[in-house]
Amino acid sequence: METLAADLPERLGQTDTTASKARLRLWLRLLKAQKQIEGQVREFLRQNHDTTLPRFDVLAALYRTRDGMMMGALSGELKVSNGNVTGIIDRLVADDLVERVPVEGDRRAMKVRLTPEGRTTFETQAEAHEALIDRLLGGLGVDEADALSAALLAIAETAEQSIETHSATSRTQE
Amino acid sequence: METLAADLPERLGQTDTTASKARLRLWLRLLKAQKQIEGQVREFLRQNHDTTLPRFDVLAALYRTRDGMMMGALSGELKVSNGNVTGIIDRLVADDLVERVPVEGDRRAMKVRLTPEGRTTFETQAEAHEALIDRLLGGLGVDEADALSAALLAIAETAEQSIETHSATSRTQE
DNA sequence: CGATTATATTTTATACTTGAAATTTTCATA
DNA sequence: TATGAAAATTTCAAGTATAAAATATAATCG
Repeated sequence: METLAADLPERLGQTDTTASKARLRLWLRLLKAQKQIEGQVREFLRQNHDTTLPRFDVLAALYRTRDGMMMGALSGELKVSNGNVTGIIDRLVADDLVERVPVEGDRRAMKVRLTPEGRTTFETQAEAHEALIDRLLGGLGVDEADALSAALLAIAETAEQSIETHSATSRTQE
Repeated sequence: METLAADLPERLGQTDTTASKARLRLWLRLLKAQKQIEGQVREFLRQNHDTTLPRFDVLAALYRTRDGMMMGALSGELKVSNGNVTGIIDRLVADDLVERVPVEGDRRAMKVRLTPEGRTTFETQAEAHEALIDRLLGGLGVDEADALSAALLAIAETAEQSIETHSATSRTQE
């Protein structure tokens, strides 16, 4: 898993410098660590709280607002597609954890917010979730965790910006 | 997304120390960076190569073997469920990129391996993929990338080991 | 040998995910 | 005030993902 495309024959590796390999390795390690942790969080939520990660993520986002969020804002916050959020909300509504409320002044829009039951349910789950993460990352001190957080934030921002950069250069050479 | 459970009311935060918050923040940043990069890889594969990330991952794993892998090994390598791999392989076989071959001496088992077309297809994709990652992580030098890689490897290993640790202690809880 | 257990894979049911199309409503503006 | 563009959401088709059940074969052991 560590190597992936890194061990392609030389003739193919036109971008294949030491730096390129180091970056590819970093991406694969990032992916591996994320999958490892996410898998355990998923299993924990399923076995101990009879729920799923996407559901938990939605509850977490709604918990941070007092009077609900519009569907579009929720979709943007979680970085998932509109239709995806619709389906998850449908199921949370069926379980009485979330309710849809019309937005006055815009009949296209819908706000969603936690029910009281949804609030208490999430609070229980969130406490257990934080303890789990604390255990999974237990070996890290505050300074180390903060340093890594900063580095990952920079990576995310670089990757995000490289969208426009690339679509700009592919359209017109500036 | 940065805060999630970190801003729960104090009364709920029994594990809520500075370290716990730092670790939770690290996890959320890790997730964000991963999603950011993965989203771009996915879009790139779809638009430029008419394929998907799971398909690419399977081809990558098979490319590293000469005479194919058994389904179970593939599933283990990619850390996805058996049934999931079955479905992806079905589609790759339909596209003539992969072929199933019986395993002599064990009629339960099936090996899968790249067809010649699968090999060349993957080589093209892999070269472009490496260049994309290089661009997405472009801001990083070799030393920085290597340092982060090492830290992420340690995190993945810690999280992996904490499975057994917990099942031992969970007896005393509750 | 025959019964049980273990292994390898597929099938099934359900949920998640995306991109694109469809629907409904709002907004700009001519 | 028409009307066409834009926006918010849902619907849709296809693919991805899981856990659990089913199937088929192999291995073990009495």
